[in-house]
Amino acid sequence: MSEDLEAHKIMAMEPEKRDRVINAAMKEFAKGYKDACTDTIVREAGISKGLLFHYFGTKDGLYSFILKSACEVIYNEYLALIDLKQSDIIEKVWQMTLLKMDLSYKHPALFEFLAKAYVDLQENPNEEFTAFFEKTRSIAIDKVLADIDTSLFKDGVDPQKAANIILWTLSSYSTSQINTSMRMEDYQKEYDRYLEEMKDYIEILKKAFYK
Amino acid sequence: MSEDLEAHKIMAMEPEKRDRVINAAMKEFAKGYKDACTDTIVREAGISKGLLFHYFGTKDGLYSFILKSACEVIYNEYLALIDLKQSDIIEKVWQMTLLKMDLSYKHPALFEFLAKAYVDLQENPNEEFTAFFEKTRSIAIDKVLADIDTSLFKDGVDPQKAANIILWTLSSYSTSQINTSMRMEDYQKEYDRYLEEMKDYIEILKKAFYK
Amino acid sequence: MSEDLEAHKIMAMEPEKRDRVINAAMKEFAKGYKDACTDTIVREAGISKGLLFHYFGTKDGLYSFILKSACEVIYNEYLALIDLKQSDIIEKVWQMTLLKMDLSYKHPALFEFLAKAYVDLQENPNEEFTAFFEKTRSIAIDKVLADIDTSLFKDGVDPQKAANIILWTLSSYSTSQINTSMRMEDYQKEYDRYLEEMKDYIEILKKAFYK
Amino acid sequence: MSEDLEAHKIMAMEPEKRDRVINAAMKEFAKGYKDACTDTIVREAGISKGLLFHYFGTKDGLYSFILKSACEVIYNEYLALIDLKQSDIIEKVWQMTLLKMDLSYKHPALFEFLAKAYVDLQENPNEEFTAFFEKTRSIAIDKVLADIDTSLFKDGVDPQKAANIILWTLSSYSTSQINTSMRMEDYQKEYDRYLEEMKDYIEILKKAFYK
DNA sequence: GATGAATGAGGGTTCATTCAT
DNA sequence: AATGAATGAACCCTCATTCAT
Repeated sequence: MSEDLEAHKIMAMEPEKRDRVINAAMKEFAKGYKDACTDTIVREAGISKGLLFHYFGTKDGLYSFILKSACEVIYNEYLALIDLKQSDIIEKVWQMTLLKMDLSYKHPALFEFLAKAYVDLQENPNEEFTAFFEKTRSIAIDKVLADIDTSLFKDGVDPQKAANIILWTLSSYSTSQINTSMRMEDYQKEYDRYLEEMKDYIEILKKAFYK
Repeated sequence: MSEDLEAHKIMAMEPEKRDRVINAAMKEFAKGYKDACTDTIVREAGISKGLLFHYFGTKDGLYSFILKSACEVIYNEYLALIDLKQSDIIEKVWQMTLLKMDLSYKHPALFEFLAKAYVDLQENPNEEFTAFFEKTRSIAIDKVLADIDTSLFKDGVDPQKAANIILWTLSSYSTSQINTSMRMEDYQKEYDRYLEEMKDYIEILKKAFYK
Repeated sequence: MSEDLEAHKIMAMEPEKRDRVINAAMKEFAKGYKDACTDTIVREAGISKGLLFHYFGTKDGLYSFILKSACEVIYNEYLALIDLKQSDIIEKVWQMTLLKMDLSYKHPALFEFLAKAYVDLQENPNEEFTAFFEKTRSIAIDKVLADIDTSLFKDGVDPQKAANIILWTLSSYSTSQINTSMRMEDYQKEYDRYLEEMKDYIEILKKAFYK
Repeated sequence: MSEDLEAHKIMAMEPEKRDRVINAAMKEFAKGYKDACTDTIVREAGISKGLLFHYFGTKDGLYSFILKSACEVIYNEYLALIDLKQSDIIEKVWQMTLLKMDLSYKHPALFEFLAKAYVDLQENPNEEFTAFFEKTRSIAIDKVLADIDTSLFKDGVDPQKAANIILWTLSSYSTSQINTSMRMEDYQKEYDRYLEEMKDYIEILKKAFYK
């Protein structure tokens, strides 16, 4: 792969500088591939245009690298932390939601970037990236549905569909809250209200689907 | 507002030509504001570049107009058709889903355009458009929640939150089905399976939240 | 062919402007494809950068067009004027040399451009252009050798090889003279000396190879 | 001259390394000055970018040096080997052709480089290089024409012009053969055919101009 | 109203050259 | 001496917008 020709260069980068580039690029690529401007990235990362291309070759090469980085972060700091022994799916999804919130605090542009990347992928199919997403998605699903205790569900409830409703509810709620003005001063207060309300939903779902 | 300077011009347009522009532009803007190319729009609409700018002033002006048109369509062909007397919220949401499917058949690019417009709005905040979206959204919510018969819900279930779960479930399911290969030959079959499965979810939700 | 998509645009150009572009581009491309700079071309042609690309699409499209134009000029203003009935090959070559000089006066960059194009072709093979060159070359050779009166040659002289020596001599002499400081003031004087000396060579060749 | 500032540095280079640079650079500059890329040169020579510029100052400085080297090679391994005592010019030119073929075998890029350098010179006149070429050329001509036995020529033949025809014929023939597919497997066969045909031309020229 | 030629700022990419180590 | 990271000017190309006809 041509990307690999650059890979060792990237790895040899001063880590602090590399992180600046990754952050700036992820934030910019969250606009979508075409709308992202390399000028903005280098300005924000505090490096010259030439250097960016020295390391990453092309805009595409940079994008690839950022996407791979994002996938790695998802894997190492999210999927790997899921408690496989938790057999109560609502509890598991709840814990995953908390992990996700932590992660989105540490990497503010991560999920937005990945969401846009997913959309870009529909429009510009790319085998390698499709594989990435598919792998990540199937790992995620496997982990979520691994060793679920279906006996917790009320009789007559399709566990698969109920699980979907649970997942959709929590992720829709999260999305609906993203646009709330998360200003720093009242972040903690907002965050607490957010958790509180999510717990309410958890309770409703439990009452609805569990024995 | 500068848009208004153009407004009467647009209204003076030959309606058939205006519709061609609206359709072409909506389809193109479904790519997102920046990725949309005015050349493609004029080519598809069969008018000259000069004329487009004669009527709409700027790309932005065209975008504004298309967004307003989309909102009007949503209002006239969706929100206005909601049966306000239906007090069973699940039934109402179900009927709304059917309306939405009809609409998305009549205006293939409409929802995609609005989804992209909503995202663009996050990135390039614009008072006027935010107001549009907010107004449309609040009207929608008002209509959905108007005269809901809360007595249908089991005791102890927050009707507002349950309504949200219902809405989120149906819209998440819809979204999850978009990428399914909707090839023309098996469209009808797919469509039937789609309705069938959605009915399953309706049943689950009813059992979960209704007495 | 994609070039043809642009072709009608180019034909619709204001002829006087098109000629300015052709001249500027031919002169610039005489440096070789890569060394030619579109900025220089547009500056010299007195048009904007955008317009150049409006008409020709890409640097490559412009190059293609210029190459085709050059081939047409060669065909119409050189090959087509060769006197096929002239059976004395030395006389024919002599007349061709005069035609070439006229042409190189009317299109100063033409031969230099074609020479560089030929070299570029070796390095970046291109089927279409190779065909062009081959066709032009074979037409030229056919015309030169058509109806040659071999009885003019001394016995024992291979007419084909002798013809080559004649062609090579005249074209080498021409090339050797190109670098002479053809300043405008003494152009006529230089030109006369040039013709005179070339006639000397003609005489030598006649004495050498003819009965 | 600024080049001289670097000259002693270059001389201080490890000879084996210098030769690697010369070979790599000559091969690369055979593409023409602008098309040559210093990155390729340092990669092929196995030295760092910094070192190249440490020794040669600028791309131009490197080019100068390579050009001088090439001229030296031409002088030492070509011009110096011409047999001055050979008074039969056709024989002398024939021997020179053989020397040239040997040299082009030992230094594959040499003549191609010099040919491109000569063309570059037309476009970017440079006193120093022009002087180089002129000096080399005049030495070559002096050597060729030194002590020519004009009594070999038929009466009435201008020996100078006849010599030119002889030179032009052999060099044009060589050039015309360059593009022939010199694949390795049939190199020897091609080479023999080449010599054979060249001898034919020699015979023709002798018959034409010699008593 | 209607056209499309014309413009130029902006974006991705290359590459000679410099400089800290 | 030796390295290669770092820079920025220059290049090709796109596209919203204007304007003469």
